[in-house]
Amino acid sequence: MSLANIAGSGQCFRMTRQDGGAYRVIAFGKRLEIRQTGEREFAFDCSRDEFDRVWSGYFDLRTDYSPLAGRIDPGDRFLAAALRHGDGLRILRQDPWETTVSFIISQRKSLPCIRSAVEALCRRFGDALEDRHGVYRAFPAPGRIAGLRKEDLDACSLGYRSGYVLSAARMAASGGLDFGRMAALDDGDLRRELMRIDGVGPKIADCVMLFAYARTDAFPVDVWIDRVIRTEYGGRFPLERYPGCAGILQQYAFHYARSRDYRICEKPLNPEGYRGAH
DNA sequence: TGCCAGGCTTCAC
DNA sequence: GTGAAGCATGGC
Repeated sequence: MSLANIAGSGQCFRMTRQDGGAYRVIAFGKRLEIRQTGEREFAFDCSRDEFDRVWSGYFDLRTDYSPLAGRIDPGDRFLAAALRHGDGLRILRQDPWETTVSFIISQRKSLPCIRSAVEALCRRFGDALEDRHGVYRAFPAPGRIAGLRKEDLDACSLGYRSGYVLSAARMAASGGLDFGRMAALDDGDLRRELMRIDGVGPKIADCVMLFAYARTDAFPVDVWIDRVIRTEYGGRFPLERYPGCAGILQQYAFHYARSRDYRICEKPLNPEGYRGAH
């Protein structure tokens, strides 16, 4: 597990590096400080009970990512490099409501802008909670946002997305959306249900499926992944080769594509028109 | 200062 | 069904 790769991968927006190298993450109404203490050893600053109830699931610690590398097409130099670069990157299992709102906010925003907008939303409207490090803010519940006016949200730099966030909150608060029950839906129905939300299209639905519901076949295509598919795969990614893990690979590809390591490459790692060696 | 960002909705055609 | 315009805002 690499805390740096997880925090920087753009799947979560409330995980930040502290002075000294520890990371703090706020999720499910809890704040955790986590520190790497050895090559394969981490210190979670929480009770055993909280670790079992919240963080073990959040970091998906029961899933072994080591077989992933062996599933890569040997001729796919891009994915091989992406996996090396993102070593230790894991797909989190986040709260569906928070993930939905965060990714509604994400549209046409860069990662730093998303982080600051999400933080502003929490600072203004999240419940104040306290641990031994001080006060922090929970992510605001649907009922809290549903009672706001659009102008109230404008202070969070949401731009034209504030109407979407408000609409989603009112849907969820009125029972028109049940994120708990949605976990029982198959991938197709879950995607359709998410796309009922105003402002949620295919890409955001895929992000929520992948980052909240652990649907690892969901394959979000944003501007970066679109660029990768065009430059490395001749316009079509071989999804059929990677059942059950395409979404995880997408996250490694996204993280790598945004990195300096990849951007300083002068030409694509895969030959023009690569479509998989089979 | 201008460009771009984890896109979506709306409206022509 | 497909394509293009319009959208608010902050970081770089």
